[in-house]
Amino acid sequence: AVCYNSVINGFCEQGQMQAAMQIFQVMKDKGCQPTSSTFNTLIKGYGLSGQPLEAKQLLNEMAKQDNKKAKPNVRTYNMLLNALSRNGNLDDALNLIALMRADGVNPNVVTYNTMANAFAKKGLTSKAESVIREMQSSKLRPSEHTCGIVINGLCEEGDTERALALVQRMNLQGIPPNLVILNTLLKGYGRALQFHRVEQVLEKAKSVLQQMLEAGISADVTIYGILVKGYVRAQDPQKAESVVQDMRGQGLAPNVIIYTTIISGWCNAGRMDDALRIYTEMAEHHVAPNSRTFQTLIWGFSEAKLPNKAEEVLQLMEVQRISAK
RNA sequence: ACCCCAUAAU
Repeated sequence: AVCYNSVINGFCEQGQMQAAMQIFQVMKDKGCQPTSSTFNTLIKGYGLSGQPLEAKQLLNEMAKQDNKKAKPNVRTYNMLLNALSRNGNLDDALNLIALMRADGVNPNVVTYNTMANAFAKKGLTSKAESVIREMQSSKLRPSEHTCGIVINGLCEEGDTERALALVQRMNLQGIPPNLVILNTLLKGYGRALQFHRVEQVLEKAKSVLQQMLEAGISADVTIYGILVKGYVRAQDPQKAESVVQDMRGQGLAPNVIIYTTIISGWCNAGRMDDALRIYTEMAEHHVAPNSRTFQTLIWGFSEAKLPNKAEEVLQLMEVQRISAK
């Protein structure tokens, strides 16, 4: 079952729900009982591909059958909550809380975080805050994720002052900001055009990464992507490239997103020769560009008043059979 | 480490 679950999960993350459901069928045909994780993964998949109704349907299916290993658990509800609120149905999402309680499943920190995030993303800050208060009154302690959600909400509103204040408060309570939180701040300052602060926060982010590595916690590609983006935001593509060197030193290979981020950095600087240099570098490392990579290049060339070059890229896309949307 | 929440590319 574990093997089937990972295969299913793979398809779900690619948005290939029909394939995922096929495997699900095969596993049942072969007499292999699905577990809660199987259903959970599928629910997540439907959420990601914008099919909340199918996700709900799966919960019903779980409730109907009486395999003890495939009962809905907290994660099931959390994922469904996420799927529903992501796809616009907040009311359904809220009803789910009552449903889960009736089913004898208690909301946990993730449940509240998911709800608070749903509200915050809709700009309903006060609702998000009341969710957090509710969480505290159920004797659950807000986690780093909770803080991240609130900080993100504040930054989106342009209130970088309160966001920073919250980070400092966490610090006083012995919770130093992690890279995600620092990047959230970076983003906030970037959009508020406070570049002097961007620099400061970047320095901090680098030292956090350093500490992580020293503590034997390995960084992943995403973490480096965050740093790369930080430098691009600080209009320093040179430094962004040096981050790539660092990650190679850790035995990690940059992905499309990272290359595209750096390309966008050079495009912003009007340095199209450097943008192209990165483009060829990624080919040398066998990382395939995607439509966003090309969009970035095209944007860069038009911005640099080189429309004929932009058109060349467009043709290149056709050769590579990437649809130009 | 089979599955859940904040932050990465136009």
